[in-house]
Amino acid sequence: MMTALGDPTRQAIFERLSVRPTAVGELAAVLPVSRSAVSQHLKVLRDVGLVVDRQQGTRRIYEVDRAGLAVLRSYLDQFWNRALAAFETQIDEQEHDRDDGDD
Amino acid sequence: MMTALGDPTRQAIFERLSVRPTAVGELAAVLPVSRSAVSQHLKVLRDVGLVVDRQQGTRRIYEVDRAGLAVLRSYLDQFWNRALAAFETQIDEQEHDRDDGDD
DNA sequence: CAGAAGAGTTAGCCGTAACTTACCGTTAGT
DNA sequence: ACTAACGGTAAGTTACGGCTAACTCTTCTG
Repeated sequence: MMTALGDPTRQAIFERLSVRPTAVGELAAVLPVSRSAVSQHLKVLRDVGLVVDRQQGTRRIYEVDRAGLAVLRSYLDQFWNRALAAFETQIDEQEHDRDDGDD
Repeated sequence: MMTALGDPTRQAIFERLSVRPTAVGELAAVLPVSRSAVSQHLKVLRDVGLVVDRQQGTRRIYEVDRAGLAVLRSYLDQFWNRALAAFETQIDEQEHDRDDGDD
């Protein structure tokens, strides 16, 4: 999932979609890659649940899946919380060092 | 920055570091890659500001940079907020459609 | 029903980046 | 000062992933 947003083009696509739902062709018109490339990127983003699509005539409209984005956020929050906890632990150990006085 | 966490190995390293600060050799012992590879990954993570390092004897201890992690979080939040706004806009337009009555 | 427009799929090419090996620098211990 | 432990760096290889081109499928329009 994180990997999906690792690619710059995919980031650009996702950024566009976060502004407003967009069709494949329109994305390709803006981005410096072919429509085919955009299509492939969208497949990756859809597979990991970051975007959803709906048919509208001959067009296919993609938009960001807020649920998927929420998953990504909480994934990052895990790191955040763990990092904080690790930090607290360090403080504790420093206090102990003063007690133990290994100087 | 997002790109830095795009690589699975780097994710694994970052995950380890979020648990507790760790030396290069210890990371390499756990991960399925060489110490050299770990060292290179750590350089990438440090360059984008996701980890910081300090010397401790002959060892070098790496730990997650909470400031960098915060940047990443707010980056994701941008998507989140934009996506929400886009969603609201859609609702609005649907209401308008009923008014305009294009049926 | 034929043709056009929009999009997904496949095959193949190519560049990059992840990895290993080998080497060098630094710190600590004896 | 010599040696061992720990890491960073450079060079070279390999594998993966992003891109294009060509084709197919679907949907709408005349």
